[in-house]
Amino acid sequence: MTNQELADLIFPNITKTVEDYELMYPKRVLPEGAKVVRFAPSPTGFMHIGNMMSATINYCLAKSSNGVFFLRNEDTDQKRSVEGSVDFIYHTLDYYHIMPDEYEYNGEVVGSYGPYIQSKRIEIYHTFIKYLISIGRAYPCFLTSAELEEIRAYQSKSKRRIGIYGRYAKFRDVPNEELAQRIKNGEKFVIRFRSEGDFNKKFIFEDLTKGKIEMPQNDIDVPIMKSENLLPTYHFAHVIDDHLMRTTHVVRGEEWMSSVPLHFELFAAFGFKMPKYIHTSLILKKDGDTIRKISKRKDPEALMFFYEEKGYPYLAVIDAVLTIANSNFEEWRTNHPDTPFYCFPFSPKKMSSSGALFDLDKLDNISKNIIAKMPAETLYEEYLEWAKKYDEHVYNLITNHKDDTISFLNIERTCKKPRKDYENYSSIYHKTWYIYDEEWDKEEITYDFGKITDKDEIKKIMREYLNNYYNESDTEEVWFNKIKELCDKLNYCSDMKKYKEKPAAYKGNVADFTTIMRVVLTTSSMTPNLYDIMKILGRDRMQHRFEIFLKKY
RNA sequence: GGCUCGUUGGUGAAAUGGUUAACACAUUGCCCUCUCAAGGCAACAUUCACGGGUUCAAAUCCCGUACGAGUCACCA
Repeated sequence: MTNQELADLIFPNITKTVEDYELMYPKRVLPEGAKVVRFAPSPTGFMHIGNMMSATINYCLAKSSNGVFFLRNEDTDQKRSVEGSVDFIYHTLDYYHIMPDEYEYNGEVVGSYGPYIQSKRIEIYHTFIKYLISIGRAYPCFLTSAELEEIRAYQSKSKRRIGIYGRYAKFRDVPNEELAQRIKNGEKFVIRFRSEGDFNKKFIFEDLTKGKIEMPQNDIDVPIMKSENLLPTYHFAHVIDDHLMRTTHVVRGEEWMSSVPLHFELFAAFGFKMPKYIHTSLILKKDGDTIRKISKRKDPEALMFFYEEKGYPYLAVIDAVLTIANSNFEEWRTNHPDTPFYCFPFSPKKMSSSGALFDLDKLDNISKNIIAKMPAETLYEEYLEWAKKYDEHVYNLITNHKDDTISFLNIERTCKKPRKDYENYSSIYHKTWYIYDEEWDKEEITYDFGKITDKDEIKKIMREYLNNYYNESDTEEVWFNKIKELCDKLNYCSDMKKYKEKPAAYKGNVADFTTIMRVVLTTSSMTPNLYDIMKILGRDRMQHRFEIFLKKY
């Protein structure tokens, strides 16, 4: 019985050939140097920070080279598939502005190299597997899981290499007639690749980030098709898909490094050109004294949902991820503050080869800078959109007080060195709540006075100021001069230098004095510019807040 | 256990054989200042996991050790 006959027996309905597919998916016509890259997650849960890094790198690679970035859904393991994860992945890519050029989503196919869902490509895989069988490079294997376990136990006990290779590949050299008979009997089988590698010989390849790597050749007959759903394993799907989709650069986690010799052999069996590999290091997490791989379960910040819920601007997360991915990103960013992130010339060589800790402090810093640069109206819109999804109370508040919110957010924002108060949208409320009148009805309100706590003194100052000094139309300079005037009149020192010379001569200084007004009006001793706050509040609301204070005390 | 990769401060890291080991974040201090935020200035690795070697010279090259990580599935 010939190999071809065996192949026909296993795949009787496959009529297309490898050549047919080569013609269907011709080489892409792209400008010189254009990179074709892909983001190929398996739909097993949520989007992970590691996925995010990979997607972002891919996006940069494609955009900066006028190439193509496509999304491929690797759903060959149906047991692990989780409902809704495709939606989440799609949503996340959209949220972070790293949308693929080609994808398949909700029945819509964009791009001519699809299907982009592996389970829909089964006929393609079968065609290529059939070809491999017909040339003797693949064979059905009937080893049961119990037998496999036995082999593994034996190998491990006798300190041999684990795997199906050499004499452990029991069905490798069984005559086709016997294989055919077992198939006719209905026995379950997987298709294994027939390796021709030699473990004692070296295989050298160049990883774009790690450099030259020398490994033993692959000699294991790995399964390329599973017995249950007849879907290919990752290794086989990778080779076929990335060849037919004409991928030029494969960005994937370091955990794949050790299977490169296998992939190489698979590509070579078809005579395909191998793509270039960029193996990215893992993102780690410090857990007490130990450093470990970041975990979806233990670390909330591992999941992309975390950042969205906290309200980090998408660009902050992207920049933080790129900072980790490429050591020269920060320098590039300071030199190109307003250039879109995807113009960054990502260099695999400059990628750290050891795992990095994702630093939330750094993220905060990046985020503060980004938020500080937004015009107040833009920030308001972003804030509103975030609140709509995650905080109904805030949403109602800022919808009803749009003008005050924008005015407040605009304090010290239009100058060259704007304030950096907020690292994300969820932190804004805690620093702005006091401008909204309805928030003052709450019982819990407490005043955070500083040095001066004497109620009568506070009352006296406030009365005097509101009745005889405050004028809504004053400029900031006039406003402050008046404060100083009252300050001196009530024996608080308006000159900080003078005060420092002999503090005992005064009841306090201007800072103490303004703190009183600040606290009565906001409850907090730490706020942005008081002049601007008074301007937003206006005389009546100031008066009202003073009355609230009188009631509370 | 086999194979592979890695190890520079609290964090991300630069340096690719040559003066005092960049820079950014964090922390601390000072200055500025109506508080805060910012900004300015400073401090923070007697030294590059450890041991040996090559060299006039090593964080950088070589060897060994330790430690960490990845992988060795009909999971990706």
